[in-house]
Amino acid sequence: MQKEPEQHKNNPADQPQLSLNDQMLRRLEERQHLLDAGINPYPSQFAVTRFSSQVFEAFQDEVKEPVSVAGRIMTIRKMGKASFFHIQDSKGRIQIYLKKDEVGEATYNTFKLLDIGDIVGVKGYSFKTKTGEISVHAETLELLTKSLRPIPVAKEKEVDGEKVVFDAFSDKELRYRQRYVDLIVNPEVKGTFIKRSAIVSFMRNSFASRGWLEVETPILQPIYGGAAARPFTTHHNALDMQLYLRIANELYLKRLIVGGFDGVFEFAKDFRNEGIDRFHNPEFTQVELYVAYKDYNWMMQMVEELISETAQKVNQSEVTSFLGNEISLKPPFRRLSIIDAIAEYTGRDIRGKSEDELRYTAKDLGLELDPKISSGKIIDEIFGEFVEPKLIQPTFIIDYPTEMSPLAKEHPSQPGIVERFELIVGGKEVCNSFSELNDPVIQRERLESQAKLRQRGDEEAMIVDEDFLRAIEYGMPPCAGIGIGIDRLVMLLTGQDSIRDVIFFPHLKPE
RNA sequence: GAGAAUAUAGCUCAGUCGGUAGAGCAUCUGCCUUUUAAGCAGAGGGUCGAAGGUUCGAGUCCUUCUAUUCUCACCA
Repeated sequence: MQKEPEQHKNNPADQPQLSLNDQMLRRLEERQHLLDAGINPYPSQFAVTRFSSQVFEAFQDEVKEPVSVAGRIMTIRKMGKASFFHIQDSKGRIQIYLKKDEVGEATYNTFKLLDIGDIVGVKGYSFKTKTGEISVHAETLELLTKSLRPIPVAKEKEVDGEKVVFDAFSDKELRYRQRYVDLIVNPEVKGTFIKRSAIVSFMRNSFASRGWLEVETPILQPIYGGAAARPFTTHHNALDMQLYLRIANELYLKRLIVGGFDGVFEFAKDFRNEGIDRFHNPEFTQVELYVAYKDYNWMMQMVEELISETAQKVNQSEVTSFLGNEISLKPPFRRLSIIDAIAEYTGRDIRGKSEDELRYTAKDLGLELDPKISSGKIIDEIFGEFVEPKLIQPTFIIDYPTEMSPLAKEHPSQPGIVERFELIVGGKEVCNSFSELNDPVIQRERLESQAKLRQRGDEEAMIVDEDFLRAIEYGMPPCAGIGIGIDRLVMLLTGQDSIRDVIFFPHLKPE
């Protein structure tokens, strides 16, 4: 028997219909005219010899360098029997000069049918116009792709050396929904994503060059773990079983450390079924790294150097602007225990305090707490409310309560405290790291107490993963692990204030 | 989850006290062979986010809904 498909909000049959406006109808007609005239509006290839930027770089006065360029028409200025237009390729824009006398009547007439948004190939030679703009004098012009939808036209003008954009394509919803248009029309958007790619490449190369292995671990997991978050669930039909999209890959990477690798890392898409705002997207990227025989102190030094080097590499500077603050990424970053941080920013010494005393302190500070939460969470609440937002310059907050960190190793000299740090920049967490707990007996106790929290209704508490426990029962060497939020790191290094501006296709509700 | 704001032409935006829908750019027609927010003359283009309601009459007032943005809450 066929099951009736469940009706969801995003039933694909409910997609908006193609609606034709006058401009689209006209472009469709032009496409047909071109076909009727024997001109293929979608040829297969074009021999490009130069990017726009290369034409500028190679330009010499009095030298007519032959070039072949291609790109999307962004502006057109027709002046009867001669025309100027700009095309945009992956490197920028270049002006083309087209003269009827030289390209012939047929080509010039074809040109007159072209629209802003069409993609063309031009062969010709470089020259400089009367007004001094390096341009391409066209000898041939070929339509490479007919565009059927009008792109938003933003006009630019230079005023006192500064570029002023008129009527910019600025509707955020449209920009996110139609990122392809955003990328065409707002060139700085491309810059952010090029930088994102450079950041990831640099980090990947940096890890690989130290001999660590880039690996891939399951996204579909029968038991999720490694973080405290609610998961997305899905279903495998053939196995008829529930699966979860990973919230972290920590437990799998540690299995690989058990297996004998000294260092493993994965740039991982993780999925958390939680709220969406400018710091949270339901799917986000995190690089997790585990290195055997190291501890969290080593990791702190590694990551501050890494972030500083990455900044130098992509920005040529250790200073960046983030959420309205100028931030220096010059190491070493300040190190402050969570207890000391709370003392510094609230004036309360919570060292060695009982749960009731902590609850009193929190209440005294004006915090309203869920009566179910215990010491570790209370400390976390106080920290999150009164300290974290004030940590603008990079700060390692270290030595967290054990209760908040079920996968971290206990501090040898401080009971109730684990060897853990978070890196806070601009008031936001960028990294989370600890010396990994490798005593299988204690790890089991910790996970079982998580399971109890879960039974009490904490949906984010972890699940006992027997296979993970089995793995570390074979023996996992001492090990330091870290998760670095790539989206937030990119925000930090590109000065973007919203995660949506560093993710090509941020999650939006269906149109 | 709560609050606020926004939604009008392809894009960016006006639209007053409720009285027949406006501009710039884009598009179309004509002129223009070094322009660059090209220019000049003319034209077309709208289910005013959706559904109800009030009214002789609603882009405008009311209700509900939808989406987005911002703030707050949540987010190891």
